[in-house]
Amino acid sequence: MSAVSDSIERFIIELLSESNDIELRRNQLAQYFGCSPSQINYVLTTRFSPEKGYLITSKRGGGGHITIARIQTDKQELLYSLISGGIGDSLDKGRAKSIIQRLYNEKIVSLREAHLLWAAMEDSALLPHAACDKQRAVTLKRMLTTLLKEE
Amino acid sequence: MSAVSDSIERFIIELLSESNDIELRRNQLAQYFGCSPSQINYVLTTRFSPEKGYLITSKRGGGGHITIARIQTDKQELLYSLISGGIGDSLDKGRAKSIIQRLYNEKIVSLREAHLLWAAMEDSALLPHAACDKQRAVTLKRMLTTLLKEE
DNA sequence: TAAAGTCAAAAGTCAAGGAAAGTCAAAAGT
DNA sequence: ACTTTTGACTTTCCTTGACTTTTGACTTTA
Repeated sequence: MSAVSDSIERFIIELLSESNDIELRRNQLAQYFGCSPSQINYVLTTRFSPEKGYLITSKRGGGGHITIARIQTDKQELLYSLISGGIGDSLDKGRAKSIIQRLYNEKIVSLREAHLLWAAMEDSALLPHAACDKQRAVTLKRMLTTLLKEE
Repeated sequence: MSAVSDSIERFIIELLSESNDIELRRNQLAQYFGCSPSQINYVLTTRFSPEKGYLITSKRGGGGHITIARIQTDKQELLYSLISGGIGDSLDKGRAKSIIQRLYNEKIVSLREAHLLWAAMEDSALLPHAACDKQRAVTLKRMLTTLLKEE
């Protein structure tokens, strides 16, 4: 069924719903889920990236730990920073998804709107061309700009 | 002799009569029907296309799966007719605008959503002008299709 | 006793391998 | 002729393990 990584992700999100930042031991968590410790890193980098609105800090050695914090952002500020620099000139599907996910998490767009944004990011919605990623970047920025203007 | 594809189709339709939205593993299903996995794709593309009123999403890799969702066609006939025929293969800016205007008038999309749709319809410097209208048609259809998915 | 050295216990990195779905064209039915 | 079916190949995502780096606690030494 659903992969172990998904369970770990849900677990962490659950913890984060209690408080804004959490601290955990990598090995302990790995043992709890019966997986290798480095899989924790995999989950963190793929699902809790800065792009998705999370900040990871950690400490090695004795008494080491990992801290995961949700980034607090002003909505306008986030939109603006995405448009002017955050997105850049080229945007692959993975990053597009992360960004849209975050806009939804931060309640900047509704679920419906997120789906609209995502639909415009699909390869099948773009030209079959090498410049696909560039196209994506331009389109997303254009769409976000309209959101910015409205409020 | 009724083809295996027909059985698979009936099977899926049966599942969809229970819930509006099902998730299945491709390999498992293929094994169940004693056919090759890629035949599942064949069935999905020939019998469960958006034009026929279905939406397919999937994930690869470990824990991967395919989800099939039935589209609500009764309540949203306008969307449906636009997607399957109304928009066609090519769409200039004027037609795009009037379609979006109509969607808003009919209260199928909010003002914000209309703006998002419109933003994705703008000409982009990156696109070769000749292909522009085709691009627009594909993108708009893609976006409307996702709206159908939600109830 | 304070600086330096040692060690084990963390976490990090990365590449290889595995698991699942996607694609496409050729073969096989009808 | 047209639809089905298959299999080889591709792409995407997940999992692991071997190796590295960092740290705090403990030990040694002047």
